[in-house]
Amino acid sequence: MAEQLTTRQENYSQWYNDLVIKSGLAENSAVRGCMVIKPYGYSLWENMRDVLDRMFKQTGHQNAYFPLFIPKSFLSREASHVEGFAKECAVVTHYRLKESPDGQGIIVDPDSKLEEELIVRPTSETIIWSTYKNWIQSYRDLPILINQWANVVRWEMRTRLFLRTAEFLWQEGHTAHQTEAEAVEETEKIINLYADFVENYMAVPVLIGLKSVAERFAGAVETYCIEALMQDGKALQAGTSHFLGQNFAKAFDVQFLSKENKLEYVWATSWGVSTRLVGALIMAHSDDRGLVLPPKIAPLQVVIVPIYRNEEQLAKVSEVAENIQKSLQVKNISVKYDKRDEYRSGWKFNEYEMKGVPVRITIGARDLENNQVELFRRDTLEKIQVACDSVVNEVENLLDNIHRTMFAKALAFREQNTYKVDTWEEFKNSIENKGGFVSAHWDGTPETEEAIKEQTKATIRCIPLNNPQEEGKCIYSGKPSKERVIFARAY
RNA sequence: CGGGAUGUAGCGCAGCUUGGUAGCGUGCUUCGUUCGGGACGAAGAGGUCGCAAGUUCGAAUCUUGUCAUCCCGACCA
Repeated sequence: MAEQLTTRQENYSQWYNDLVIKSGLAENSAVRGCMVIKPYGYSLWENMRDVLDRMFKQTGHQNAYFPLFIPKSFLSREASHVEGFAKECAVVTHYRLKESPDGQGIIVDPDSKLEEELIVRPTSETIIWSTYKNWIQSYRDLPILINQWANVVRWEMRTRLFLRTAEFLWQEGHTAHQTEAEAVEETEKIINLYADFVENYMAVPVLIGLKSVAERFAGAVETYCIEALMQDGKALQAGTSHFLGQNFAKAFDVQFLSKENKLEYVWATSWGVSTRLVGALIMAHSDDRGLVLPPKIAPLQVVIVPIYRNEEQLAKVSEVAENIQKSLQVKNISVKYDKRDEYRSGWKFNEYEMKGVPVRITIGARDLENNQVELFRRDTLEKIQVACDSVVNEVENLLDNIHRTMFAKALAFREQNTYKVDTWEEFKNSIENKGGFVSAHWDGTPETEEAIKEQTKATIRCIPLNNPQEEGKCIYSGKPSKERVIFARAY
């Protein structure tokens, strides 16, 4: 019978897990906490990566590659940085194996102990800044605008496919600047670029803001973030951009001679998004039938399914289908014609709905008689009959329409699930019973933030940029506050 | 690291209480009939029951140990 997905209402995290596996995006591997990204999932990531890569290059960045391993001593140069990552680092201590003396398998050769242990990078600030030290002498060497596509390892206690895995893929940008203003400008440019990408390609609306001190990146002066709201009412941090001040320049002694012949420390930024974005995409849009993928980054935008009773009918349908396929390909639309005979059309419908293909074209003998085909849109599940000669236009418009509809739906959801509250009782009730974003006054102290977190599991997701200033009282302490911040339970 | 659970065919599970021929669903292979929303029939292939020791004539089943995984906590820029 039908292969059913656990519904979102039954068990949201089970739904998510089932969906990732059944849609063929990824699966758990033999290594605890590490996933295998399957071709369909990797193709989605490649599309996201390609768009971002283009955006980085258009804003003057170049790609480079730095080592996977970081000497242990590097990590301890910046105090708060090591504190932030120390508890989740994988460490390489030996470089050789040998046959076990008892002949049973293989052991680590105790004679191969490394002089200095190597850390598998949890992030690359340290190795990169130790390199930048060699590259920077003069203000003429600045800015350095580099991005790297890489894998990193963070030994998380509990992992979830795409959302938190021990190893994940990401990009990390690391830039070096002459002035504080220039570095801040870069940090803001990137967070806006991320928001642009997530909204205009993934169709997920985000809030842009600053992290509180407690949520700030280890080693940063200021952390900018984009926060998205998932369908279960929990927030997901979708990307971060850090203004690092001169912290890393000082830790790695990176100075330059200015135009005025003065020795100065370099100003830095770092920023990244990861395969976690795939998780965001899934949880923001998908439904109980499967994935709903935004057209601009879907691995497959259109699938054509033939309906036929015999070889003769299939031949007729195929002629039309293959013509449509070609004319869509000319428009750079990715399209697959699935005429596999071992599966029936109904099976294929369900399969492509599970996989979230935005548009399906169905062609049967009945359609050919009327010189039309049936379009099916995954987001709203609507069927539309269109004339054969207008298919290409209709599909182009539909893909565009699907993106806008998906974004509008997600935005409406966020707006319906954002609550302004002014008292502690309302706050607790909202977090506990409604979920979503809660906009509330906060006295600005880490103590209050911590107390709220302990009592409600809600954290400050961000202090929105261009936040309207208004007088108010902290919902927890009652102390005066000048602005509202966004709270939520988060992934 | 604390609490709970589970390891049996690719996947999902039953069998264990009361020891005695290794089962079901799904998937896979072949053939035939089907084909406008997950078709049906027939014939097949596939398992040292996580691992190790013990009890026994005999262990998937009982005992002990061990390893692994999952869930709930703690932890999570």
